[in-house]
Amino acid sequence: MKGYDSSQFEKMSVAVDLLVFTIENDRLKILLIERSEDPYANVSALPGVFIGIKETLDEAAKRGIREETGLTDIYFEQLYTFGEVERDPRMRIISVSYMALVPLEKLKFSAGERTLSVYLEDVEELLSSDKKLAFDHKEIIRYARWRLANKVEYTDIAFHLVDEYFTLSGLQKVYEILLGKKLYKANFRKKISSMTEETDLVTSGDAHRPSRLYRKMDENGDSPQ
Amino acid sequence: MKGYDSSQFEKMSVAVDLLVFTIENDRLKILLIERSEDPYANVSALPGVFIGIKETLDEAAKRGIREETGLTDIYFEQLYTFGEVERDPRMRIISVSYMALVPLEKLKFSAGERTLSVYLEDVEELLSSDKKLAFDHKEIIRYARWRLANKVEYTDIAFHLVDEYFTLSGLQKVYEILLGKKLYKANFRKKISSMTEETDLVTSGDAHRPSRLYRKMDENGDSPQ
DNA sequence: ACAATAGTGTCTGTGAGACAGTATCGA
DNA sequence: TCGATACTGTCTCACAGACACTATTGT
Repeated sequence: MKGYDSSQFEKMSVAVDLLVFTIENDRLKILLIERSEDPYANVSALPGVFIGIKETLDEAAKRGIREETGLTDIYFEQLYTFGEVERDPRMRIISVSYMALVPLEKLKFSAGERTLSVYLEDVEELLSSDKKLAFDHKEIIRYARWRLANKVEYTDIAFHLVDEYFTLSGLQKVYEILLGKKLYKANFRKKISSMTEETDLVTSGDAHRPSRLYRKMDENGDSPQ
Repeated sequence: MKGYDSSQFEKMSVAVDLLVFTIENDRLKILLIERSEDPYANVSALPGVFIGIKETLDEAAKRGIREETGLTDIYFEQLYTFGEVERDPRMRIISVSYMALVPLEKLKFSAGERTLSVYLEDVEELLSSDKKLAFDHKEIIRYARWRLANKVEYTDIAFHLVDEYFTLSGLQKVYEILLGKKLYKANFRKKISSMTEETDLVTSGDAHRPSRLYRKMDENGDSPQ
């Protein structure tokens, strides 16, 4: 191999872009910011941070999430690394994207320093509209949306979008939103029964029969070892 | 968000590490090089290249594959991006790993400039031994091995490890190697019948009944859109 | 009583798993 | 004929899909 003598290759900036998903009003939402500075001033974008020279990728992602939402313990995973040459008009920037999932109840956020506002955007609306986002961020979101729909079928990521205690109907709704189709109640319950644990709590106050609350049970194998 | 003002962050090198898998003698093999220079002189490592400032990640991967194997049209996909701070003793290097699959018949390789030798290593032996590889390359291989076993179950990647014309027994063997277990012939054939197309070619010369040759049929949806 | 949602029973079809059988080559 | 591998038929069982039914709350 010819590599590893880096002197002949210029260095470049590496950033982490964050895709923070949540569910609000039975819709999949993503956390976006409105940029206050050029390039793309006043345009919506994914939140992101540059990677510190003494910082791992995961640490940078964690820092970005904390800066944007104040949260330190939410689920996130690396999504994909984007490296088109012209994706940033200023300079060459490699973007390592991370996807985070958080139930709305935990999600708080506030505008950062170089940001006009932070808000939740409806993902399906965004992707089907012709609204422009900064950089290649719309394509990144499209990829994440696709991966989310995929992973919900063979992992337990959907649980990260509901609270610790949840109703089966609520969990089913999350699956339906991510999959983009209705599911049969009885079948869904059979399918996820091995991953859930009944508690002795129930909802109350609604004008109908109360729901039993469940919690997640064992872990699912979605990573090596 | 606080990012995107890169002046306060140092730049770093970004490399592509290549995991070229093939099957030889009914075993999963990976292409390794023996390094001729420090760090890790005389130690085995994954082939890799630094990313040129005017080069996308996919282009860099393609270039690396061509430099190492001479091949230009083999299947590859981005695997994961590794960014531990101390993974390279010299400097901060972010590694974007790419996984390539190629049938042995197509695979030719020759030692590059800063390389002592290029060879195929048995993956299972490597991972279960205490043999040391350069940098974090052994962990990268372990991750790729896990992903390969996963993806073979819900994608058609296994087809990239056989020639254009293949026998169903040969394809089944590839599945068995990737999955690490024996499969039932009849069941396997039912499962992949929708992805394969019968040809009117057969093997000959073996001391047993000839096999019909098949080819891959339609495409499987493993990417967005 | 009624509206509304929670929750269950069960039939059907599909597909994986398991195994036994038949087919066709070279030697 | 025999060894070896190719290839097929079919039983069983688990599970997804589909639908109908019962249960329990607030108003």
